[in-house]
Amino acid sequence: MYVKQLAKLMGVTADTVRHYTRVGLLNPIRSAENGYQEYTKQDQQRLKFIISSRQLGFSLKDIQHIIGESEQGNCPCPLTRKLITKRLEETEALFQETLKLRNRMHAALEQWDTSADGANASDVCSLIESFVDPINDSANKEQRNDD
Amino acid sequence: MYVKQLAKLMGVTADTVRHYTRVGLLNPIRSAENGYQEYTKQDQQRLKFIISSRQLGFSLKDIQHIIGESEQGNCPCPLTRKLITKRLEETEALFQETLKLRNRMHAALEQWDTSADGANASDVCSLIESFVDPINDSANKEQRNDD
DNA sequence: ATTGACCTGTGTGTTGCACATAGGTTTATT
DNA sequence: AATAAACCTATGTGCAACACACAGGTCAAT
Repeated sequence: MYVKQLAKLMGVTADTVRHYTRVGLLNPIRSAENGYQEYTKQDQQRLKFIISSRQLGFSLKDIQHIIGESEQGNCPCPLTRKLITKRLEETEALFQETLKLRNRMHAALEQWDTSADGANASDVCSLIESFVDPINDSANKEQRNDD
Repeated sequence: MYVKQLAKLMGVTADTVRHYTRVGLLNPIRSAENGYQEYTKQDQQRLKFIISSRQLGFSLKDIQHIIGESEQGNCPCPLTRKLITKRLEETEALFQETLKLRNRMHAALEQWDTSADGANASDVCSLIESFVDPINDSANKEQRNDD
C-alpha cells in the first residue's frame, strides 16, 4: 500500500502520512523496485493510534514517547495520564487566551462601528491606535481585583 | 537607542524587536561605528503600533499591509476593518476547536479515572485506544442534527 | 511510441518568535 | 595600562505540524 492509498483510507492527507514517516512514527518498507514507501497493516493501525492521540491533544513528540514506552515493554498508561494532564493545562490556557482575544476583537469592532475612518490624529491607523480595551482599561479596574 | 533598551522600554524581548526588524516592520539605522542597530523615536512609535495590532489579533503580515497602505498615502482603515473581520472568523473557529478539544480531554480524564491501566487489549496504549468521544460517538447522535 | 493523468520522494515555506553562538563593548579591578 | 567580568550585539538556527512546489517516475489509453 502506497502513501496516498493509506492516507485516503484513514482520512488524512498524503503529506501528513509522509510527515509521520519522516519523524519516525510510521515505518514503511522502501520498495527496492521503485523506491516507493510500502505501508503495511501495522502502519495502518499505528496511524489510527496517532490520529486518536492527536484528537486528544497529544503532540507528535508525546506520541513518540508513549510508543517508545510501549515498545520497551512498559505500560505507557501512567505516562499517558501524566502527559494529558500537562496538555490539558496548556489547552485551558489557550482557551482562556483565545476567549480574551475574541472579546477584544468584538469590542474593537463595536468601537469601530461608531468611529469614522481616520477621525483621530494618528500615525498609521487611527482605528487601531485609538482602540481602548474595555477590560484592561484603567477606568474599569474597579471591577477586577487581581493586581 | 539600541535594541535591548527599546525592548525593555516597550515591554517586549530584544529578540522580538530584532524579529520585527528582520521582517522590515522596524527600520533602525545601522551605526557605522560598531554595526549596531540604532532605533529612533519613530521606531518606538511604530513598535507601539505593532504591539497594539498584535493584541487585536493581526498577523505581522497584516500589519505590514496596513502600514504599507498608510505609507502609500491611503487611509488604511478600510483594510483594517476587512482584515479584522477575517481574523475574527479564524479566532472564532480556533475558539470553538479549542473548546471541543478541552471537552474531549476532560471526558478522557473522566473515563480514565475509572479504567485501570492496560485493562483492555491494545497495541500501544489501552487508554487512548479505548477512549470514545461522547460527543462524536454514534450512540449519541440523536442529540445532533448536522449530518 | 506517445500522450496524459496520476503518483512519488525530497526540499522548502509557513508563523512568531526563542535560543545558541561567537564576538564586541563597557565597567571594575589590579 | 592591562585584564577580567559582566553585559551587550548580530547572525544563524530551531521549533510544530504539516502544506506546497518541484522534478521525475508509473500506468493506462491511444
